[in-house]
Amino acid sequence: MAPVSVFSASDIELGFHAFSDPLRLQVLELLKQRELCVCELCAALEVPQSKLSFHLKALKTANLVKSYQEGRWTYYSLNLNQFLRLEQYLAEFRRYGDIVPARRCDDDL
Amino acid sequence: MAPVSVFSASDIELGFHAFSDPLRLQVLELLKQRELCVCELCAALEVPQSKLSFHLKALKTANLVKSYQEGRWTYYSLNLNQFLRLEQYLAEFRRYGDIVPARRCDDDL
DNA sequence: GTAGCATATCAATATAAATTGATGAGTAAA
DNA sequence: TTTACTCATCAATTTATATTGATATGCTAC
Repeated sequence: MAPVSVFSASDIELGFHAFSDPLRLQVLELLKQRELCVCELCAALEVPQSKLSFHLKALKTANLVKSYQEGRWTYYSLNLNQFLRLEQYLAEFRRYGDIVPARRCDDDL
Repeated sequence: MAPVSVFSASDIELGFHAFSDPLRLQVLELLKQRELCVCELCAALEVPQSKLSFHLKALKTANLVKSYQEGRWTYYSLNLNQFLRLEQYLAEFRRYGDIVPARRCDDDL
């Protein structure tokens, strides 16, 4: 099996999984503009708080967002480093340049 | 809600979802090197054919791979355009540069 | 034609992820 | 020091995805 360069598979998987849900995408879009607390996100997206909390946890686990608490509020923001890592993972595929055609599958070695 | 630039949400979602599975990642890694037919992938990954077929379909639906048939064989290869699209989607987030701190959530407008 | 191979699809099941409503922990204002 | 508020977590349920084994389709060599 081909070695997977510097990326840990599960790390990448987690990251992309976090991107594969409409609500989580909306959250990320909102955080693009600026840091927001949970109650602001909740209001903007019109979803129950426990639902949002679930998805924020997914984003956090995937390292796509960071958060800190201040008084009663918890503020979330993008962790752009991780965005860059995923971007680089994708970019690696293109570095190989054009597609090498298959050897006919029944050819000898 | 913030407009989502030129990307259709479901398109992006599908693409990232396809990336969020270990077997699909392995398939992509193998196709990085060159075009392969299903039976080659099957042998390399040591998975049942119907399982592989299921995941190839997911990759195809997400536009990450293309395929063509030749005789009895079906050859798969990366669709690098779609990789680029996903990369660009991620890159957009970083274009905003540094994180704007939150307004205190209980401040007046 | 018929036999064998490559692949896709299907129905049944198993597994994983998301949703809901309720509860609990921490904070701070009254 | 009680009350209200923000948020995370939990158990129960629903929904979505993946896996399996079997079967169907289409191609080709015989």
